[in-house]
Amino acid sequence: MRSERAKKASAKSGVIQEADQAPSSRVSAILNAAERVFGEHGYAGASMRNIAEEAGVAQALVHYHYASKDKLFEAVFERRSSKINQYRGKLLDDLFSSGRSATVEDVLTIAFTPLSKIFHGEDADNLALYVQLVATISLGSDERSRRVREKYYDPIAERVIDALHTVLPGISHEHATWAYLFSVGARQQAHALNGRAARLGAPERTSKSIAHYEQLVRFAAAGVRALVGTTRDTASKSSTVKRKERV
Amino acid sequence: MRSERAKKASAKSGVIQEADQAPSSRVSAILNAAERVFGEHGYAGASMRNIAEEAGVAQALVHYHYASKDKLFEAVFERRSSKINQYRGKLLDDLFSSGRSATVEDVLTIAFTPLSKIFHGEDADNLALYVQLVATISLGSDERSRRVREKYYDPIAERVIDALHTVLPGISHEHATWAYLFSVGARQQAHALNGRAARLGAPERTSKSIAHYEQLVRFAAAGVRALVGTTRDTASKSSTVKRKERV
DNA sequence: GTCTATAGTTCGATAGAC
DNA sequence: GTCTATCGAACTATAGAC
Repeated sequence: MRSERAKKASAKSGVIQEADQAPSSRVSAILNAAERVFGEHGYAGASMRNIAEEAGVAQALVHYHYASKDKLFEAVFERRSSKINQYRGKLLDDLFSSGRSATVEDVLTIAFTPLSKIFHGEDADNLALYVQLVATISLGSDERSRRVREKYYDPIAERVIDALHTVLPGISHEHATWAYLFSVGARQQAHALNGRAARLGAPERTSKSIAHYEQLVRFAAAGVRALVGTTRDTASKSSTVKRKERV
Repeated sequence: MRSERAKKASAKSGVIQEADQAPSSRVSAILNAAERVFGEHGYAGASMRNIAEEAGVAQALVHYHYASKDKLFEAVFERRSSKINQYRGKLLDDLFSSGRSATVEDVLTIAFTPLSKIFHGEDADNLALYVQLVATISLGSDERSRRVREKYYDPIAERVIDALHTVLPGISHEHATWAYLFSVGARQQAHALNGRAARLGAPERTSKSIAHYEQLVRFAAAGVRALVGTTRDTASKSSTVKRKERV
């Protein structure tokens, strides 16, 4: 019923996006507002009304351009993730194609490069809130979180895990996977903009800065290395790990 | 207006809880249902209707016992956190009062002891969902998340950070804080019950088990140690870290 | 493309009977 | 304590004028 306009809209905006780089001010204002509101309050906590208000447009216009709340939500990830993953992918390619001796730090530095190195100008406005949104999605167990995760972030995750396996041939695929996920978790806490670090005794940085990128890489790299040759990574069958692994 | 019944209710249930251990079946059914629904969908995504349904009671009864959605939300943390923090606090006391040489692993093992070691029987039913709820709260930047975090989890966080400082005298307070937060992040990914680890190549455990508790401790301990004597921990003023720390 | 107006639903909370 | 019934507000989405 409404698919007529919805389809036309998405087709049209697609053309606009790839033909010229005109931000089509209203459309990008809506997407930016969505990123902010979703980032602050999550999917359920955000409302199309809030987003329209924040964008300074009528609520109906949001539906006209993005058809539904769910589609708008995905559009937020669509815009960011392709560029992010392309950036990290290329750096990983370069790392392994040229010089030989790549380290764990190299891989993690690429995997965790701050988004402000990837986006510039007005595209870099809501990065912190987008990062918070991704963190929420990465933990969620609902269907929507799973969908977004698998579509936009699992591919690059697999690439990084493979890269870890390359720089640390002694690590099992299982341990490399956990090492990556642990590191992602550490990174999420590093990026949390909830003021907790400052409250607990770690001085905060300016609004756009990420806290301690180097410390994060150092922490994660040491953690990853600590999982090499551990327990059943080196032929020693599953012995210790089986017990006492409860919530 | 409704404060009359609300106050009476909380006073009454308080008496019940400390006098005898009768779960007052309906009341605890509501709290358990709230824990599940909040855990799965977050605060905004949960509804009093869902919770009442899940508990098998009328919606008005939820309001009668807990007065508001917000109060019910806090009640979920109230029940769990006191016992959790008391448990970890005592173990930290024991660790430092008796034998001398405590290690980073000792501290992290205590800080991350699976909840299933603390709760038993029917009290251990929704632990995984509660853990997921805490993870969400730990990242949230909204006022409610901040309130819950500061009230229920910052005290034990400070204790653990102090403990890290004790077992690693060379570490600065700032680095100990980040080390703790990074570790918490790693733990959250370890506990995530969204099936991502399995999807990415790390075999899953049975429903109630936490993935790789020992690997988590090993990872985090190595990470924490890697932050000792780093950059400006050892008198070398803020030099390297200042630049390039952006989102 | 953009708006106003509104349909249709779901929400938190309360009133009041038992 | 527990229920049914309902109010008023907020929500997603659509219709239709411009």
